[in-house]
Amino acid sequence: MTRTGEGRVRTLPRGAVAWATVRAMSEPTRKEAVRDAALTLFAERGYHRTSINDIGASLNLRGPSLYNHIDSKHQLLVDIVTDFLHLGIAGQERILASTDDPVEQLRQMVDVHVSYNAADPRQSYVATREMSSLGEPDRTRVVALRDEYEHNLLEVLERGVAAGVFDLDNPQLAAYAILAMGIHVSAWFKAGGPLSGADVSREYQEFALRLVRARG
Amino acid sequence: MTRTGEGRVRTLPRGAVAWATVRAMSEPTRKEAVRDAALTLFAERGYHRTSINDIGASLNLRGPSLYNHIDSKHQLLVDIVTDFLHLGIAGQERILASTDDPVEQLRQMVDVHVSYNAADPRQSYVATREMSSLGEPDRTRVVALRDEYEHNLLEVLERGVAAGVFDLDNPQLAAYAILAMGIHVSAWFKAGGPLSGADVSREYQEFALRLVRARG
DNA sequence: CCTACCGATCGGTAGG
DNA sequence: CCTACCGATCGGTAGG
Repeated sequence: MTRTGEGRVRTLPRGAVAWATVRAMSEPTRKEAVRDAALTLFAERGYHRTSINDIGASLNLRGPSLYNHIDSKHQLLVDIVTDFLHLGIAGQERILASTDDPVEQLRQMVDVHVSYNAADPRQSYVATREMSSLGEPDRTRVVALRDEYEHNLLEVLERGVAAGVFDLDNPQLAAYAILAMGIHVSAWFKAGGPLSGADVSREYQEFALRLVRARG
Repeated sequence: MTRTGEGRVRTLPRGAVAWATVRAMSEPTRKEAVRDAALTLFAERGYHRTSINDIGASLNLRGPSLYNHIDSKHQLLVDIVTDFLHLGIAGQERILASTDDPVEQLRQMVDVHVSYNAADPRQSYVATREMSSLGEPDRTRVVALRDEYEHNLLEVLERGVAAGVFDLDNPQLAAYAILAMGIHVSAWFKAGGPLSGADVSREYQEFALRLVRARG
């Protein structure tokens, strides 16, 4: 419980961050706390069903107070989705720089793909579901990032086919299938369940290698 | 172009059904035309960004006029999603009744799954994306239907493993992966493109058989 | 099937 | 960081 200036008493909603704690921190940290609260709500009920007042309430604040830390509700969504895609692309680039073997590249790329969809299902869920909620020009920018991410996997598959280690009639379809597998993990994965993110990743790597009929 | 009572002239939006034609038909057909217009808009911009006025405008009607044909905007979404899931389950049941061979059941189930996601990407897209937009008790009912659909595939995989024709450590994960592949088709498939729905289905059947390492 | 309108909700601003 | 409030949007109803 915290006490407001007016002397009114409010109780913190379940799972909420104590703003009194956050307030003691630097502005970037506060901004991050707001973004995290928004992400949770966007994932639970969707961007359009989440109001500024909802986000504030989950931090024990009033809605308008959030504007000390954010530019707009829309920008909150843009940042969430953009950061998520940048993270994925950075992971892919690290892999591509670390080995030339298409089999190993595929294995590690599926690992990154699944792990980062399982590590924080909220981000993955919001990024894929709320793309149509983005206004221009942000939507175009985000789609370009997603295309880049997809293209990086496709190129691995195409190089594997050219090298004779993968057997695929249509690498584009295989890329879609493998991407879909990983994205979908965010729809059911719960941390603390019977399977860890690493368990799921290992199994999905096997699925992907079978799907492309990797040699060896 | 049609002329209203006021003498105001309106032009039909691109791709819209001519309501003058629809109006000559029976009430169930009119209701179907409204549902189809709603489905197109829900798929394009999402349920919450589509207003009753938008749906009306796409049929060259005013928003309130729709209430002669529908109960509520929410019921429109419920019907779209429910019908789609019933269609899929019916397809699965036909397959399960037609053969006992798990390999053949899997092949046909993937065919139904992919074909019906490709045949009308709008339905598939809306059904998966707008589940959180459903209110209770409809949401619970729809989730139960989706679980039934998923369970039917899982059972095929489990029977195949028991019969020794599939090789899987975790059939549940394989079921998720195969379902994800098909659902995702609605995110990129366009009728009239280089690949037909049947082409995609054939390729995805192969992917699924590889993924479970089907014998034979 | 239309116009007029109600009540509710929402993002964001003013001002302290 | 808060209260008060503006302007816009929306689902749905009344009444013809």
